[in-house]
Order: sequence, then C-alpha cells, then structure tokens
Amino acid sequence: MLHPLPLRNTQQQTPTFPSTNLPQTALNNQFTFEHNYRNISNVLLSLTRSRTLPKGLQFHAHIIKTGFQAIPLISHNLINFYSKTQLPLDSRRVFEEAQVKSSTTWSSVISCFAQNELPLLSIEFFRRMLDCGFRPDDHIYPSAMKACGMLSWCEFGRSVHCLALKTGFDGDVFVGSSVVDMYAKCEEIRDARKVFDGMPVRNVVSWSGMICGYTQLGEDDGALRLFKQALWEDLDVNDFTFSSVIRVCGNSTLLELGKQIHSLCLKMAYDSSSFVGSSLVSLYSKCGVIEGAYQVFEEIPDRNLGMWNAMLIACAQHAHIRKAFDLFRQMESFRMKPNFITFLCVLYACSHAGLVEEGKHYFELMKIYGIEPGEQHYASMVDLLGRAGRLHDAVAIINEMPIKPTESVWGALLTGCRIHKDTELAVYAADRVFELGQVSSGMHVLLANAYAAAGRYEEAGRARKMLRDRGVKKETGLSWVEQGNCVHTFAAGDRRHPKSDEIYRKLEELGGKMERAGYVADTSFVLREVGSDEKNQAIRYHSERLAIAFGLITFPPERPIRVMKNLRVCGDCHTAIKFMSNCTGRVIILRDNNRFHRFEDGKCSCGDYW
DNA sequence: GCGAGCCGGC
Repeated sequence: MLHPLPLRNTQQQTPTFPSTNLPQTALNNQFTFEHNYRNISNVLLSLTRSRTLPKGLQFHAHIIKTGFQAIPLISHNLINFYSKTQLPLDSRRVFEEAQVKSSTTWSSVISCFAQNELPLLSIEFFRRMLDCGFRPDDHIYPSAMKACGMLSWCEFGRSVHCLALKTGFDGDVFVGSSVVDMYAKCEEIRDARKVFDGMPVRNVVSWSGMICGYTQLGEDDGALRLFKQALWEDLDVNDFTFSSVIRVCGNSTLLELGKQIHSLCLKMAYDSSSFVGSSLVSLYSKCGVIEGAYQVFEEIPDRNLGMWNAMLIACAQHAHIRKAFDLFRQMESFRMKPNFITFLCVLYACSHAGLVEEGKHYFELMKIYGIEPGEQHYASMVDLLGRAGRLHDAVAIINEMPIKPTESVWGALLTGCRIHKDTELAVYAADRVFELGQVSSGMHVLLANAYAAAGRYEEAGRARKMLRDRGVKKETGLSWVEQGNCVHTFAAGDRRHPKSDEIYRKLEELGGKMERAGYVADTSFVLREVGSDEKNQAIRYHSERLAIAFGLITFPPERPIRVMKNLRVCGDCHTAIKFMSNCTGRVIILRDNNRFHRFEDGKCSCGDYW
C-alpha cells in the first residue's frame, strides 16, 4: 500500500516518496500524489540523493508520459539525477531534448560532464552556451574551470578567467577557488597564488586548494608555510587540508612534523577520514615506521580503496609480503573492488620478494576484474621476471604487449640485466630506449653500470660520456637522518658535518669490529677503474654509512636508526650494514630509492633480494 | 543547483 505524500507541504526538506523500501509494483503502476512540478521535482531530488537508479528510470518514463519534462526545472533535475548516477550521456540526452534551455539547464549539463570525467564535452557545451548568448554565472565558472584543470588547458582556462573578471565574478569565493585550483592543476602555481592573494573572501576550500596545489607540484615549503599561516590565523582547516600537508610530510620523510600534524588531526577529530588515513598510512610507511601505518589502518574502520592501496604498498615496501596477500584476500571478502593501483601494489610486492608465480596470478586476475594492464603493470611484470633471472620470459612479455613498450618497461629489463649480468640483452634494451628519443638520466646510468659490472670499463666510460654530452647529470647519492625538526644530509666522503670527526672515528672503530666478525669489503661495487686501495676508501664512506654513524653517536640505543637514501644501496653497503646491526645491537632501517631494508641481528628484511 | 583530495613499482 502506497503511503500518500504530504502533498502541499513544499517546505519539507526530505520528501517521503519514494522511500527506498517501497514495493516495486507500487512504483510501476501508480503515482498517487498530486502531479504538480514541485512534487515531481522533490521526488527527483530524493532519488538523486539516494542514487536509486532503477526507480529513477521508471520515474523518468512516467514524467515523459505526463509531459512534465517540458518544464526547465524538471529537465534540470533529471540532468542532475543522471549526473550523480554516473550516466552523463543520459544527462546529455535530456538536455538535447529539452525545448526550453535556461541558464540552470546549461549549468547542470556542463557540471555533469566535468564531474563525470568528460572535460572535453564540458568545454564544448560551455562554448555552445556562450554562442547561444548565455552568460556564465557563479555555478558555471567553477565547472568550466574544473574541466580546464583536468585537461591542463591553461590558456583556455586563462581566457575563461578573464571572462570571469570582465563579468564581475572575480570576487566570488566559489569562482575564485576554482580558478586557483585550475592554475594549480596546470602547474602555473604562481598564477594560482596571485589569484589566491587577490581574493577578497577566502574560505577553507580556497586555502586547501592552494595548499594542495603546492603539494601536487612538490613545493613542500610553500604548502607547509601556508598551512602554518592558516593555523596561525585561526582559519578553518579540514580533512582536505590535512591530507595535503600529511602528504607533504610523507614525500619529504618529515616524520616528526608529520607526527605533530597527526596529533592535531586527532584533536580536531579529522582522524577518522579515510583520505587523511591513507595519507597517514603512507606517511608512516615512507618514514620507515610500518607499525604506525598498521595502527592507523586498524583504527579507521571505514576504509575506502585509497586506504587499502596505501596499506598494500606499505606492506610491499617493508617486505611484509604475506600480510600484503592477506590484505588482498580481505579486500575481496569485503567486496572492495581493486583498481589498477591495487594491482600495481601487489605486483610490486611480488617483484620485490621474487614471487614469480604469485605475480603471474595477480596479472591474470586483472582480466577477471576487467582492468586492462597499463604500461606500468607490464613494467612491473618485466621487473618481476627480470629480477628473478627469467630474462627471456621478460622479453616475451615485452614482445606480447599490445601497447608500445615505454622507457619504464625497458628500464625494468635493464635492471634485470644488471642483476644477472646479461650485457648483451642490456645493450639491446638500451638501444630500444634510445630509439624512443628522450632518455632520462637513470637510463644512461643503468646502461653504464651494466657495462661496468661486466668489467667493460671502456664502454661504461662511453655511456657516461654520452650522459655528459646530452647534458644529463647523474643524481648525487645522498643519505639523510631526521633528528627532531632537523634533517642531517650526507654525501659520500662528506666532511662538512659539524660532527664529522666523531662520525669518522665511529666508522673506523666499527670497521675494526666488523672485520673481526668476518666482514670483507667487496670492491666490485665500485664502478670505476681505480686501484684497490682507492676502491676500499671509496666504498668505506658511502653516504649511508656516514648517516648511520651519525645516528649511532646521536640516538639512544633503543631507538631505531632511520636513514633515507635517494639512490639504490650498493651490495657492499648492504652487507656492511648487516654487520653493523650485529656489532652494535641496533635496529637500522634504510630506505633507498626503491624499498625499505630493516637490519637487525645481522639480517635484512629484504632477505638479500632487492 | 555549485568548488577541492587519499593510494602509484622501476
């Protein structure tokens, strides 16, 4: 039995029809409320809010039968309904069929395309609207700006921004915030800041947009400064703001600052947001505190896909492989549908544990979930097979790729070649990389190192010369340690640190102990043709060793020493650090450009496979 | 009727 609607009570905010537990047949056969456009609009609003698709479709048919679709408000409601139920092409159909198109009708269809990842259509309709003589308003500008940002169409965005200025919308906080966001997405951060500074009224969205803009461009300092200013001025911050600044801390491995911001989150009760949560998981993981990542993950019961992915990648980076597989199973049992990032995470986990069969399994599973493997997934498979020494299987994967192999795919093969000293295949891969045109510095280094590892120093030199001729510079190897709010950075053989003498004395002293425990330096990792004494010296003071020695003389014995490095740790340092952990009884956590190594009692968490 | 985000191997 259908409950009658409160017919003339148009003030009511939440219409009671149709309730979601209404019998289907009731909806199919009878709409027994008074048919005026206000009631119909209310029903549509309710359906849009609850995103109840089948009933919405039936109701749409009913609207057509009764002729109410001719009213602009109703077509506007219908467009919004299809927009929210992610059927933008149905929105378009309703729009095209509407005889009367008001400014709201245009607004809803332009916003619908922007929200459903169809920025080109959004801009096409924006242009059509201008051609029809409509002026954009405070609803239309933000949608158009969003579309420009998605396409990185800076120049078009700029002209829309000019139009907003000319039509007097520059003071509007919605328009202003969307312009800031647009410039930030187009990587024009200075313009974003100029607009931000010129806004007469700003709100939490404007502030978050600006902070997020800095974050996305890696301008950590700008983001942190602005965040501090917002706190200082006692402005509103919210979960958007927090997830941005926490991301900054994660990217720059600023654990202490990140912890302080985490406390602030707890105080302001934003800690249950899974957007903040995934940033926190990533923060703790990137800073080497996997326990912290687990804790955040466990404490947020309402997890979205981003949280699961963040936790998966954390497990992968810290070599908690079984846990990663468990998480994937849990996701399936929670009916959380994995996306392409999820598969990158599990493939990465397999690759770093050398689990070829498991990797193949997940790669096949992608098909079942209907996810087309991208170049990154192929690169991951090549990496997995290559590292495991199955170079020919890796080549087979490349040959079978339906898309053109990219630099990262060949790069993964080069990595495999380096580990398994297959110079011939390395050269073949390097040639393919050169054919692609633009070559990044890491590639030349991989090639040069492949030659050097095989003892072909002349060719290695040639590869390095190629690097120099192309104006590509190898990144300087740096290691750093955080102490309070300070970061101490070291290069190889560095003597600039104030405690330098103490650091070198510590290394000397430790070196003796290590040798007595059986450590022998493996100089084959020095990739230059120099005398053996010089090799010994070069390898002894690699940046990570200096950073660890600093940690040893600075931190209390129970505190793990966390060192970050921008390049891959060399084999000899890896061995040496195992001895260091054994001789000192300390836990040493080293993150290189690739993964975490947790050294304890003379063993490393990576199981020497990295 | 409106604006913004998390997670991503080499």
